[in-house]
Amino acid sequence: MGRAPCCDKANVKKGPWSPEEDSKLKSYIEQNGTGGNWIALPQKIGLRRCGKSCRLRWLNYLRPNIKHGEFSEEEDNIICGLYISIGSRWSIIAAQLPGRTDNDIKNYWNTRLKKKLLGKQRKAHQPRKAIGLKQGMRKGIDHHSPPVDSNTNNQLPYWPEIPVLATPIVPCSNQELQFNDHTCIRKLLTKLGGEFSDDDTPNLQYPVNDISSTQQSYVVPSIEIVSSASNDAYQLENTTYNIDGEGMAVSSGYKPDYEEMVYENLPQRLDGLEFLFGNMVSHEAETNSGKSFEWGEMSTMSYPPIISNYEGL
DNA sequence: AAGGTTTTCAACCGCAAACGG
DNA sequence: ACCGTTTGCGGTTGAAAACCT
Repeated sequence: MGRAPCCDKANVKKGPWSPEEDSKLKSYIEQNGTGGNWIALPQKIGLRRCGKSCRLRWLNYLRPNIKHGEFSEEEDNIICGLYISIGSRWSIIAAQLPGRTDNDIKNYWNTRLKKKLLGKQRKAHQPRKAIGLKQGMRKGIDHHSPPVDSNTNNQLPYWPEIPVLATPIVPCSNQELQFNDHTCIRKLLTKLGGEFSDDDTPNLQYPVNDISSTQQSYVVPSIEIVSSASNDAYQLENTTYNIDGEGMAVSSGYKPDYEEMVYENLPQRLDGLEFLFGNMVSHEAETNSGKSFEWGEMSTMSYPPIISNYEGL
């Protein structure tokens, strides 16, 4: 016995949305809201679409203040930092980037940011054309562009339900560690899709004990991420991220006591990036004393400095 | 210019969590 | 507590655009 389908597959339209469908959905929701039932919504407004499809279309494109187009360096840094800490939990990452959707961020990570970190993206490392413009032309999305602040040309904020970082990520000076263990770096880059032979180590493109003056670093002193949907709360303790076009580095000064809590309660997906954090834990003494930690032995597997706070629920 | 390849991203799929009776 | 329904999420797919040869 399979699960009942969410809609009559034979009677729903699939594929790209037409401008007519978009305007129907948009005007209805703007006037009446979703009615608390996406499944019933398409029937109400005479759309031959699955409720899930309507929801996705609204959330990703029709909703006000969706930001399309190029990601800024700061956004890159936030995405990378959070990915390192919590893995591919795109909805949580998206919550830190007003105007960006989880789908957008996921696509951006998979197609571009990952490659950027690997340092093997197209030479130009630029979109072939302005992405937003291109997509707008292709799909007619620009008709639904969010309101724009006429002074700044920026979109107006509209994320009332989205949780925000308790502590913003702030730039800081950095004299801390890098990924200075080749094995670890290899694993990361392999995970990200790189291929290596035993001989190619010298060609790897990542910073090793060398931070260029142009590199920016960010420290997350104590971030609390609260997912409104699940009431999950995560805390990232004093984690510093250094990310530029060629690679990234992480340092962490979390407290040893958290390890047990993390082990017991951590629900998030790490997507195979656990290895990144094993040494953070095993070398906690160094990190707590403010020294760079070594990425030597990988004997202790643990989890990143994130706290899942279920106790208060 | 044409054809092939790569890249991008909107949309779909299926699973798990949340919700409500 | 149970069960059916709905929602939310992340992975994957495929069409179209961009790029390469």
